Amino acid sequence: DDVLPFRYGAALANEIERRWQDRWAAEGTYHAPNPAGELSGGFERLAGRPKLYVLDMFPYPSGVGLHVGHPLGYIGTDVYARFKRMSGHNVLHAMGYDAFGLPAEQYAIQTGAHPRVTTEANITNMRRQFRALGLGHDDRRSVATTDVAYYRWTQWIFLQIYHAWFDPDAGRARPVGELVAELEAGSRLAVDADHPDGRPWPELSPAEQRGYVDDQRLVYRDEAPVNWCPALGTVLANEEVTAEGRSERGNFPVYQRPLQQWKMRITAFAERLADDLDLIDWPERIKAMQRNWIGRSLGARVEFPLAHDPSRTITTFTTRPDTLFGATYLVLAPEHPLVADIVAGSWGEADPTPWRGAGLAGVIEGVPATGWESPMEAVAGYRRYAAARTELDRQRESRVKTGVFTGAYAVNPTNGEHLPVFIADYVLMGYGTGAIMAVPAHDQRDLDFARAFALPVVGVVRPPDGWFADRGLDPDAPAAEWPEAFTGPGAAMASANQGVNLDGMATSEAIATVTGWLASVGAGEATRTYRLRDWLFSRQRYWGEPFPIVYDADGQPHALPESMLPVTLPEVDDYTPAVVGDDDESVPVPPLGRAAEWAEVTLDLGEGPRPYRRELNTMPQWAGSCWYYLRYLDPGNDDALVDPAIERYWMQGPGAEGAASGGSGGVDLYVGGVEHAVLHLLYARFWHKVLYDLGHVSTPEPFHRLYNQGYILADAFLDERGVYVEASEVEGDEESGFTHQGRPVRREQGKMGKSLRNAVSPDAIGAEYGTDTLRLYEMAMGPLDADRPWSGRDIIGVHRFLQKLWRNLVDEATGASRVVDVATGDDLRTTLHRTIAGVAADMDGLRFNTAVAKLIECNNALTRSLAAGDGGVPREVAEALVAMLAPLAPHVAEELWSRLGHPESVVWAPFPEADPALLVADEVEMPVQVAGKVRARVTVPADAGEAAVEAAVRADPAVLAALAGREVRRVVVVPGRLVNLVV
RNA sequence: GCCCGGAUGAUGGAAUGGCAGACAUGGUGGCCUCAAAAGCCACUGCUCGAAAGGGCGUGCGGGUUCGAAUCCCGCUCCGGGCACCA
Repeated sequence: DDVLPFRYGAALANEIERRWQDRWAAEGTYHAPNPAGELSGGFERLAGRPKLYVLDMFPYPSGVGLHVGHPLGYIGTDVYARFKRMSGHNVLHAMGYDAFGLPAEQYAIQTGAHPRVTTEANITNMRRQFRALGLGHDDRRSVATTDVAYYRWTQWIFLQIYHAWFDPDAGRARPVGELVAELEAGSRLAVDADHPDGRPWPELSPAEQRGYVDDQRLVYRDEAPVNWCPALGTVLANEEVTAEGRSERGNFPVYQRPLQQWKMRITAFAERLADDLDLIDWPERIKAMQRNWIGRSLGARVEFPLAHDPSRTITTFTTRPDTLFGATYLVLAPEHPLVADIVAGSWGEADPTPWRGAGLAGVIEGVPATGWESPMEAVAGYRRYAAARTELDRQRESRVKTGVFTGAYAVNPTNGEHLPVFIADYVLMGYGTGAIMAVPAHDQRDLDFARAFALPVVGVVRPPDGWFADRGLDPDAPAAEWPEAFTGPGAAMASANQGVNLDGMATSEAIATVTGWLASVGAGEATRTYRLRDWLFSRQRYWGEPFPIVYDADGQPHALPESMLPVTLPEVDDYTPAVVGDDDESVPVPPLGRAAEWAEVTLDLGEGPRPYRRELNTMPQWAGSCWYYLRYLDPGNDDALVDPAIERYWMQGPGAEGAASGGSGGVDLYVGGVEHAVLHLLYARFWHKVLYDLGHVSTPEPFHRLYNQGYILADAFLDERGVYVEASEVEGDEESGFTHQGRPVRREQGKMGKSLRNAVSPDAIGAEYGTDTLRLYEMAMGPLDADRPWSGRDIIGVHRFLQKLWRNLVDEATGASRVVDVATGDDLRTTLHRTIAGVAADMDGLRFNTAVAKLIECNNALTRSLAAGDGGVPREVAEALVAMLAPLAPHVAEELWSRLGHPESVVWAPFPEADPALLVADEVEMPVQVAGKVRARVTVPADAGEAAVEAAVRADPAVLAALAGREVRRVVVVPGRLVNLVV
């Protein structure tokens, strides 16, 4: 480099990069103006442009900093944002920090350092790394969820949700004040008038009125079994617990414990959260995951009167009401509230011993070989057994069916048959009604249970003949002999009574018919149910948003008025969460309980100064990430979470991507990892819908288009013990074998990160090649949505490209420009304009890898043209190449742009436009296939008709040779592409 | 078990009904150099052949089509999601 002072190497690249980063910061190059308010400076200049909101899933500011896998999506959105800005959009692109959460708190527990101190240090470091990557964020809009000025509005939104209820008639959230007004006016009754306990509003006591309203709120307190994670010292939402019953973060065991916790009524929005997926442009797999998680299923509620007390019924949910005539028993979830009421005093003489729990003698301690002595004991014993089992136990023993008989019978409403009522843990309290009608002939789980408990199997849907044949059965074999349940659709049979006859009907028709009959006799109705549960919203941790809630002397919660926001997080001397043993039934006290002076306050909430105790739980980390995309729009607003005019401008229109293509509005492009499919992305949609219903935002969905970037993978190495060793210290190669400190290690590939000890720092790559090379490499290595392995070997390729392009434009010895003001040669000009068209289309479609390839090809064409002695580099080619490079490698592009004589930044330069006349050639070379194989090429005028092409082909000597005298049976001419002669 | 992806040279990948392997890495040879690095040039799917040229080739087996990596049917393997959800 000392011989060639202007060669584009690491030293020069780093100097250029630092210089331009300083200038961008000084000039506010990436500031996107708002239509109003304090950030509106410069808006008039851009007022005619369409808006574009490009968003990244913001990071948690981790202490170890970024590795090269982290910024893949950030670079992708940056390239896209820059391209769209050059293509005439007003582009909003900002970055914030999701800074509440466990790691800073764990670090604080270990070291005593305040989480705020470490968090701010980490944010500073991350900002430095983002700046060093050349990401063009509007840094005036950067927010951290831990900023008091930010979480004040998180608390404000909480209050909005708290003060709202879901009106099922309107299908939307409304202010609780409107509910109270309707109740007081008498236009709405406190409870269903048909209900035996139904009473009009004025007859309720103040406490009852309050209790009723609290039960309607979208935020409510619930005493129910929750996911308690002792290792984390907190409860967790269902979305944060894995299928194995462990915490999503840290993989610690999770136990079910009844605790009183705050919840959000996300289930009220299940229907809209599922339906509105059709409005948005998201990857099908993410939509599928959300649909699956919401778990809508259509069916019917069916009421079974108790045999000994027909005035009371067991309510079941089924998706197959057409099989009702085949129900032979009922099952309640063990914790179903009705169980205690219906359990019989003693066994019936004929009750088989398995019904009494004999089969559990070896499984549960203290069960006699002939089962429990009475239904009471059986139910109590089985409930204890079921409650003690973890998710993991259930998985391990999976399909083995257990349960006991309650001694009670219910009546099948179709035929009056008395059906024994069991409790069994294969029925879950949290789904449907927590009770099922069992139809063993047509449900495999019910059949397994029926076989274990000697219950009858009655077929009421006739399988097709092939079903019998496949199983070697006689087509007349009764259901009791079937080896498995028939769960498919078929013709109903043995399903008639005096009121309804399903026999012969197809399943769908039978479902509709029997559901109508059930409704007509008051024994049921069509309904739908969801797998989704309400969102458990409180955490027993320190580093989160405090609730704007206090409790009075009676323990009643009160929401604080807006004027008392923010409720700031107090100082504590110990951040350790409550340590409670796995079997300890005591209620854990969160760390905020140690801030006694903060917790005990005297406030005037309208009834004069009184003592209150603050809520000691904090909000989950998802709270702050539910709405940050709104705060970017208007980050300094102290009067509202976002100014409505600014919100409409960025979220609604006149952007091309949002409003035009589906009607959902929202962020035009949201890029992030797939791991938030049912966490952040579901919670944020829920909050957004509440805010929409209450009139605080103007679009029904927050994110119009979602895109999942892939992960960067890297080689990881394990020693003999199976422990990961530092990948950067491993020596050797595939053939000679890999070693670490002299000992052999084994290679595997995994997601780059701290845990696999295979992280590669962007700082190191930047120092070795420059940031532009790193950016370009990450974009060139494959499609943005694909996982791809990091290769230290391949990165040199894009570095060479930048070097070659630089060398074509700048004399490496003198620094003089090699650009001349001459007309571009025809061939080069055609190549250039095809490149422009291709690169623009690729960037628009986020296909940055092929865009880079096209730029390399174009530069190679320029190199060849120079080698052929074409004088200097025509200005047209140089300017277009630099402008096209600018979104990908902005620093070197700025430097070259400036050396081309432009005092203004290339960031705001228009993207080159292709001359359409140059995209169509005068002549085309068409391959000629004979019998499907390419045998010749003919060159014809581009506008030649089929007949002219055919004539040229038939006259071509190579074609004649390939035909070897064979007769041409058919000629296929694809104009401009290819000719196929069929022989 | 159900649902969703994926499989192309030594490697990352390109081509989404029309010339398979763009572009890049790696490799081989050459130029330059005292030498090395860098750079430049050429070649680089497999195979038969001295060459000209031929044959084969996009996980496997079928099909549709003048024509299939691409569409359809049936498999195999890999990855992801869900899973006693009535």
